[in-house]
Amino acid sequence: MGRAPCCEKMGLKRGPWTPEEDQVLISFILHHGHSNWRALPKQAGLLRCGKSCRLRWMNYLRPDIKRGNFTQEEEDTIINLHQMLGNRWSAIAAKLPGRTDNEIKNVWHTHLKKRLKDYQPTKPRSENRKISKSKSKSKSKSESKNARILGPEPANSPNPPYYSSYSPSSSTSDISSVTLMSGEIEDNKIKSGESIKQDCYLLENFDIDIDQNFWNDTLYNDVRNSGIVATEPALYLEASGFDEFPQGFQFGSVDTQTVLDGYGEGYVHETDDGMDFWYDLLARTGGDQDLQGL
DNA sequence: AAAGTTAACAACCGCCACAAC
DNA sequence: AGTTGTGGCGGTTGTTAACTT
Repeated sequence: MGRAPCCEKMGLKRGPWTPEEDQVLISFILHHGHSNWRALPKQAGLLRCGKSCRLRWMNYLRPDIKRGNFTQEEEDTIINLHQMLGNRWSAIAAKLPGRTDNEIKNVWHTHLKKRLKDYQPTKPRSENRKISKSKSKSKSKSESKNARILGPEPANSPNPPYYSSYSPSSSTSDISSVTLMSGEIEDNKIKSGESIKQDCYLLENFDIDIDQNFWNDTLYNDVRNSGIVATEPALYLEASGFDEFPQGFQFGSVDTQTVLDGYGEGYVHETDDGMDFWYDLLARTGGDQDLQGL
């Protein structure tokens, strides 16, 4: 694949755009569109490379861009989405109309990352989770279905301590059914147990009593290979659209009451695949079979 | 007031995916 | 099937304004 020559070598201008350049670019795109960014600057009479024009338009000049300070709600949304998606700024931006990936990335690095870093998880989970968007347990199944993880990535928490109660002893678990039902997930991109480690870290730091059996081989491998970042029972519950954790359900060694106590407020972890995965977990771990028909 | 530091954000770079040929 | 051109993405840098000493 040939690389486009850099702007400087072509004698093109770099650096900040002038108002005049902006006006030329806006005017040209409004009249002619931008079907070919590479050809655009020449046609518009701009001494810029196509890439620079595209960036300027996409990040700054587009009429549908919302400029100005981020609202608290937007910031919370970014934090939540970043927990789910990692540094996938374009995917996050897609959920925030009018905001660009570049802007979100900047806000993350200058504000939100620091805010999270300063935050110490010493309170019970239900209080601490208020940092995230307040949950909506009434979320319908169809709404959950519409939400989707496009591809997993270890979540944000910087170098969480590794909760070492689980170390997989084998990788022989049959994950084919999980892989199939997670067809929208891109080729099992989880390459490490980072997200699981992080959730273990959360469990540990919020005094949830999880014993060594919580992460059995099957569960570990299912989660790992499904591409789903959420690894906590309550998250699957909410992603599945259920209002309550089914009584009598045993998730590993964790019973219903423990989950309710520990995750009372919960928080939304929207995954399309979470629902199917929930059904699968119910079947595999001996949960309430009746729920599978819901 | 000047110098140094930090925060904010625009812009660039290099890589990748994918469509077109 | 292989090659090429292009758009898009995420990481990083550069610039400048704001703040602190």
